[in-house]
Amino acid sequence: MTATNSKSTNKSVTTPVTKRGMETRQAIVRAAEEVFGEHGFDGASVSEITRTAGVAQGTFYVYFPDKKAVFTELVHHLNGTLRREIAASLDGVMDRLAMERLGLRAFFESIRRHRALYQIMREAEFVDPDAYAWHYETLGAAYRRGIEAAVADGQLSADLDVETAVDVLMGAAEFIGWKYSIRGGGEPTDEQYDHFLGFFSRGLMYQGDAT
Amino acid sequence: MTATNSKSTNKSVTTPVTKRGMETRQAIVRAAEEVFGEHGFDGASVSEITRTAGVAQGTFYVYFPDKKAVFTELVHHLNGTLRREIAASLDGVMDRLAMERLGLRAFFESIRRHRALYQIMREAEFVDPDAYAWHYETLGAAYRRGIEAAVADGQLSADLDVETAVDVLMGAAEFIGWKYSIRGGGEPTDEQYDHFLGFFSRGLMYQGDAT
DNA sequence: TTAAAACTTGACACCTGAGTCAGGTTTCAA
DNA sequence: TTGAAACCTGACTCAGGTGTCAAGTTTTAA
Repeated sequence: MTATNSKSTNKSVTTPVTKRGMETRQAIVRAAEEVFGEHGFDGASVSEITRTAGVAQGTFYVYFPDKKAVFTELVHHLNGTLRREIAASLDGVMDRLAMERLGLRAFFESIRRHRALYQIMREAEFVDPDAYAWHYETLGAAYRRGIEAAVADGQLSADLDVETAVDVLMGAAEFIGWKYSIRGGGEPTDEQYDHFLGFFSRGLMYQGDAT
Repeated sequence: MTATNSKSTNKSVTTPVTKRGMETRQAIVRAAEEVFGEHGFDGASVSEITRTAGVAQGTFYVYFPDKKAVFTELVHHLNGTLRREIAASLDGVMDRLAMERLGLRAFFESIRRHRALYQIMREAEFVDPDAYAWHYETLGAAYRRGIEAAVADGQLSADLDVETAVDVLMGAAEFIGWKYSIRGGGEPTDEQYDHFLGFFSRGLMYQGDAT
């Protein structure tokens, strides 16, 4: 008998133990990313996923209880990838404003590079709302730690409401990311980064120097 | 013969000309709002929509070429409702910060009151991406006019990049709206409005008075 | 009053896709 | 070498959904 996971229902799903099995499972996950990214959750059929992966229909159900399960796994996958890539871009930088700029840039690049995965995560709002919420909760928690550290060493005002700051920053990044990286297909110019950062740092009511 | 719309394909779809026909069409639209809101686009069946509306299956196809068409109509419907309700809340107010507060509040109330419609518009990202983009473009354009007016009469800095401001404000509002009104089911407290507005007006780098 | 226009019906033809299962193949340890 | 564990197969079942259509009912207007 192979290892068996029972996840609430007792559908018999196995975890691969050999290299061969692991590769097959991987192939299915990768194919699912591609097919979901192309057709969306309902537009994608398990048969197209397995055809793309080069395995038979039934093999899918050896490793996953149903179509939704791979989908959810891909949401978790994106979450890890995104956090890893953003964290890497911030490595060794201490200035908070510089970190915002680098993080924003890494975020945009990441969702462009993993466009299919990012779309899957967005669609999770309707396919698996808990996974969707979890994504923003974990991402927000990481962001919050960064902001809190900056408050702690005096770079940001102690008056700042950290939760609100995170919500605004994350919400704005998502919207701008959708607009430029997903809808537009390009990336913001350096000038636009200046505008974003300017807004984040000074806000709306700033009375600047008239030139 | 009744009036016939041909929309790219020449599927014969009619526009009601009598009061009776208009009421039937309305009943279908309202039922669609309810059923889509409950089950999402793919989870909703035309037969459940017509059952809810109290008409026969075939009647649906008298007024709409397919399931997607009602869905798109509902996105347009939300757009109008949202803009109307936000605009109404701003009537006669001239102070920009006050307008932001009132607009934000009207927005949150609106998506809570029309929750199903709002969810439909969000799902349009995957069902009808053009309708989704159109929604944010028109909403953004209206927002932009408000910001520009405030810049014009000196309430906001001439240095402000208006497009960025709109993107940030709208993105943040969407995220916060999702978090509180949709996910959380409640509404932000007065204190939270203060935090939001504080962030919008002063930004991240404000060095406030330590108390 | 009456016939044409407008509207409505619901059974049904047709299709698609998720998930199953009994049986086959490959791998590996002893 | 061999048999048991792991892995893989793909035809098939079954539920359900879309869009159609020929025939009925109601309304309108002359």
